[in-house]
Amino acid sequence: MRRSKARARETRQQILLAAERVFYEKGVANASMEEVARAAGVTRGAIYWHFANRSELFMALCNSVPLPQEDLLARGLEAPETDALALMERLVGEWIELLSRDEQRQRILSILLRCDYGGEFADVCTRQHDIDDRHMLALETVFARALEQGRMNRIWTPQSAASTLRWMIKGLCAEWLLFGRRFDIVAEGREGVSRLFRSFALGQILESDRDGCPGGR
Amino acid sequence: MRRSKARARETRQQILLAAERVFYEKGVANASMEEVARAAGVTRGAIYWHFANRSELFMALCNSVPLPQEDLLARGLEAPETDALALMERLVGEWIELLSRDEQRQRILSILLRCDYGGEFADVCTRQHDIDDRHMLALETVFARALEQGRMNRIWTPQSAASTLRWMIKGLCAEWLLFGRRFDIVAEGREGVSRLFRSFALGQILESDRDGCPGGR
DNA sequence: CAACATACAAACAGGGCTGTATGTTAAATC
DNA sequence: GATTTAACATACAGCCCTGTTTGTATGTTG
Repeated sequence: MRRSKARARETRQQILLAAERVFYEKGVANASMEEVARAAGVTRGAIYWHFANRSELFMALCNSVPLPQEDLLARGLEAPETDALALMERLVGEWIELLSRDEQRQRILSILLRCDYGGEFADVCTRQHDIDDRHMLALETVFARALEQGRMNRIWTPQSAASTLRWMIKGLCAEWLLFGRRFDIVAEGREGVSRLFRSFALGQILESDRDGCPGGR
Repeated sequence: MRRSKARARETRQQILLAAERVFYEKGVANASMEEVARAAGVTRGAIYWHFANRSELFMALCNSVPLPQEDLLARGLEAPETDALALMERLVGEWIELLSRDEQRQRILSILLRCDYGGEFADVCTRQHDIDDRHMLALETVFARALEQGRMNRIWTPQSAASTLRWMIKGLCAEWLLFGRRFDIVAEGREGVSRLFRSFALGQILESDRDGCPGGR
């Protein structure tokens, strides 16, 4: 029974939503197409009509909800005149808060974090790598600006600051998402990030260059 | 053709070694017993003789090589008189170095990091949780001692410092192990940890005059 | 040295899952 | 309004994998 074009897009969306739920619960590798189909209220035929195979379905799922890193960093880059460090901290805080409220993003990030990435999902993996690389570059750019603005301790380099921030956020998310959400990610995350950013800025005065306050010219 | 008892233990070890390699390459869920058997130079019969099923084989593999967290922290707790913070930093550095040299630990940690933990491996998962919990408690103990010793900035609590350190190490390892080992984990890890520990200690001196120049507008 | 237990190998049964091929119906198209 | 085609449902073939069972040769024990 053929449906209209609009309805087809709708079922495609339903399939993606179902895949998200099923992949989240069973893991990408261990979820069968039949389960996804049942969860979506269709048969496997519908899935194989819209997607060639599971890895392509997975890829489409990843693309369907862009992780907000890009947008946030783009916004960060758009405002070059303000305090880069404070802006960055605010953006990270907003991102964590967004994640804490958006269950869909939580599921997709969980799937990505614990996905196997071996063999069949190689293309998904490389794509994720590319995103991460761009993400890192953007982070480094912002930190470089913060250094230029004289707001960061010179013991940090753009690379080291970006790496540390990334590792911490990644660890935070992994801990929260993969290990049962046993703490308040907004509160503890904000706190941890705040401390980290304070230590980005903090040491300035301690270093050899004792030229007063970091911002007070 | 029955082998002797000693030889049986040997084949059991061979199976574990093969499982480690195969699980590392294909992921725990996607590796078949046949592949493990071939890699070990035996048939599936041997595996099913020594282990009931795959999840038990996986569990045995996890138990066969204890991750060194426990030992290191035990050593840390044994020396209460020294500078707790410096000792901790040294231990973390040693751990990273150990990991960088020991390919077996790398494989097992990789397997654990990207393992699915859903459904069939629930018991492995809870066991890992227990280990992590004990790990966290030990970390907090050491940081509490560092605070008592007056070596840490009071903006940190034992919990927050332990969480931050854990998140960072976890993120570092995940980045290195799961994403192609594209950087020198010893150098960058040591550097990052060093900076983190410096910022643990750093603010002490600043705390009194902290409100002097927060942003400098 | 006979009898039993052990440490496997080899064969077997069964199921689930994948991908494809075919059928079917309603929407597009003309 | 007939034909085509899109959007599925259903049926099918076949593989791989698991867990079990059976066979068997060799240690081990009394």
